[in-house]
Amino acid sequence: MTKSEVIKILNEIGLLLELKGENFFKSRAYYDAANKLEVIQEDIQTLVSENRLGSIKGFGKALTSKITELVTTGELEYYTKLKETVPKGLVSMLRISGLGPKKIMTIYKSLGVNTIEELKEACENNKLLDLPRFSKKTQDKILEGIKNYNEYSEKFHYPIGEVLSSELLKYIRESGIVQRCEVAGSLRRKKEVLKDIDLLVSSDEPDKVMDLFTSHYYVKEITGKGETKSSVVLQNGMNADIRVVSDSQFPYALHHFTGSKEHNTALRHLAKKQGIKMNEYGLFKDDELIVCHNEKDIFNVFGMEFIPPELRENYGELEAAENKELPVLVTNEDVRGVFHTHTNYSDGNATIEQLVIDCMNRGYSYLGITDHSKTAIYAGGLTEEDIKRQHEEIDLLNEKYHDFKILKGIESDILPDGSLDYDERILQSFDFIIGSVHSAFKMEQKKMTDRVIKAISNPYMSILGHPTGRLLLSREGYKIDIEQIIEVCIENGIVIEINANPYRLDLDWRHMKNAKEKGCKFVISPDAHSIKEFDYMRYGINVARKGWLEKSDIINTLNKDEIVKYFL
DNA sequence: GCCGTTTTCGGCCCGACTGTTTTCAGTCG
Repeated sequence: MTKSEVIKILNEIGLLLELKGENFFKSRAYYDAANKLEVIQEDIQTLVSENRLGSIKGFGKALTSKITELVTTGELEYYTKLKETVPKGLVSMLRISGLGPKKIMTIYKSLGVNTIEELKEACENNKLLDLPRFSKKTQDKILEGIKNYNEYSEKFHYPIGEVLSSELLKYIRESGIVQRCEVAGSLRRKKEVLKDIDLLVSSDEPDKVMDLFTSHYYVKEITGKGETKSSVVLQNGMNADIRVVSDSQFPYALHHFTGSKEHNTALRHLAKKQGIKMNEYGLFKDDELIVCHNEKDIFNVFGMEFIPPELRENYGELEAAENKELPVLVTNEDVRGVFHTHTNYSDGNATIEQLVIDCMNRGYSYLGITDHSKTAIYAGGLTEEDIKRQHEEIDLLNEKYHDFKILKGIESDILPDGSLDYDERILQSFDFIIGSVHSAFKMEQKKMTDRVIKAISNPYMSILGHPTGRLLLSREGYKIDIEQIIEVCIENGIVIEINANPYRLDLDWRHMKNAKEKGCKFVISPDAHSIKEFDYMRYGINVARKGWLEKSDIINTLNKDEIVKYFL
């Protein structure tokens, strides 16, 4: 059984225990264990076979023996039995807003309702009104929750949150009734997909801020409105929350509402050990406020370096900050050039020269051209004649713009058998080659892994393009042993692409830290099909930062001379 | 279910909002 399957089961046990009304801390032990496993990079089979699981904090006797059973036999008797005691539909009901374990169990026990459809029917027939602590209002809220679940259970791509939040921020700031106003939550942590928008405001007139926020024309529905906190649903179905605090409380609140939940819990735990109480309003030692003017001061109290929001996922940032070992994260300004660009030779819409001029305007000093290869007929893949013509044009443009360097590349399909497009004579003519899988996605994992390993063992390959092929919120990546692929890339000196297209962001940032520690090199690529898509670069930077990457981990931070030396 | 430089038992992060109540339970982040 793989690690991700174990994680899934541990989380589900947590949910089932919550439904059964077990001690909350018991289910939390399962969630915590699942979270820990996600961060641990070591192979779970090894941990189990070498009996080392029990020495990790959070894994006691019970969890160790259960996980061992899961990993070695693929099954867990405790889990199987537990599942039998709770109807399957109850777990999915937990995802309806306003419904928690207690209400779900009350409804199930009194009415026998155990699917969302039955619940809807029960509400429509006023069946819930007789239950204790249920009223018409409760019932209506549940119906609303079901409706929202069906309509808006989806998440949103980062750029949508970016656009909406900046408009809301501008609107609130310009009102003149707030002192500070910032984005918090997953948006500030630059998560690749978002559930909601969190805004934090400091103001002496919180009630006015609430009225202002809830009356913005983006707001479709107000789902909560109190003295310091309001929640709304925006026109596109996205939730947005706002919190108002006093200006002196702002730094503590900003940290609190930036999260992640896991980061906060871990830091509060540390605080408590030092006798410090921590909440959104301050840090308190013996009820005495420890004054902090900004987030840097807060981390300082714990002897830590400032932790950039992108790193606050409890992936080891607290320990690193204590030891003053946080990475100096890569920035937009570090980038010196881009690779992976399509022109009007294949499915891009700009000429090479237009792309070059735009790159120069952005301050870049080199550009790697990579149109599709001949197998990609759907995308206008280049024939041998096209390539010859394109190389001649590039030579002319390199003479014309002598301060700039255009590199000749291709995005070659990795064919189902793992070979690249074109024969050796053609492959030799490129300065670099990106290999990407664009077809036969449905292979089983072993076959897909072997296919890609064959490609990255090809001496002409330079960069592995979008390594899992995922499309965020619409397509899972193909099944591939990404850890093994990373190892082979390192062995063969293949650079791994961080595809900056906000619908891809592939490689996933969760793999980067470990890969970097093993010596992997990356390139952040816009995969641009137009001039405008060079803007995607900043989304790639966002996730590279989440993956703990520094300038030196990323080859397109090299200057023009260095990159020429790297590839030619 | 986990954990321990006060503890092998009794804690486990903390507070806002809603709705059903008249002091609090449930849910959420």
